[in-house]
Amino acid sequence: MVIKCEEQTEQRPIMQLLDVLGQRWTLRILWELRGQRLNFRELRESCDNVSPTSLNQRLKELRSLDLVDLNEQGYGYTSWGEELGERLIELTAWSERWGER
Amino acid sequence: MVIKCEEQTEQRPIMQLLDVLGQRWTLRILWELRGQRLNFRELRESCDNVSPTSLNQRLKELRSLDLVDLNEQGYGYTSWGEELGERLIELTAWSERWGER
DNA sequence: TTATGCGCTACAGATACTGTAGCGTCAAGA
DNA sequence: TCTTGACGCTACAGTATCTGTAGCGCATAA
Repeated sequence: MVIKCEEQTEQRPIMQLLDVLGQRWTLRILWELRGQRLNFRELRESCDNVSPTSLNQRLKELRSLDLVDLNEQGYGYTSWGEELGERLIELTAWSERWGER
Repeated sequence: MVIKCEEQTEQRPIMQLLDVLGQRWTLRILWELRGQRLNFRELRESCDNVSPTSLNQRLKELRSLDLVDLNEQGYGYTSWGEELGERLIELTAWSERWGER
């Protein structure tokens, strides 16, 4: 029998974040939403026609984590999502250099 | 009718990067390797005992993309991986603020 | 010759994703 | 009052991917 005396449930935010970002399509969805709002169907098309099932599942998660929201203009970043999106833009720039390797 | 005058096969590095980072465990593996080298079994344990099949598949991809390598000290960052790892560390700091939402 | 540790593989069962069809709702037009 | 079209989203069967366990092949050391 193992006595666990660790810090509560090891639910550090970074783990929660890596979990959701590490699922298929999540990063891509966030990337496609940089600087624009898209409705469900537009977003689906821009993500290589990901299945609506998967898209909706990811959007639910992103909305529950307060990274994405939906209004009359479609899906887009919340203010938290905006901050994450900026990092994806930086990553895009970095990837261009890396792509020359 | 839309005339496409885009750059060749849309194989931008960012897409390749998002593809691999968006697979399960890839981000976590990179995160666990920040600042240390780990051998296969240690890495596996630190990633909640991910199956060796998946771990090996991801490591193959990361090695082929020149982000991770293997030497006598185990798996660790290449110099490209180091740059990506720094971004993960920044993301960790950001996530702490986000976690307070 | 055994023992230990290493990276890694095999394989069956479980889980997640895909592709297609279409539902329910609403708003505009005839 | 009926269509028509656009919207977010769901159902579901087929397929791809991941999991968990066992253990291989190799090397080094006792």
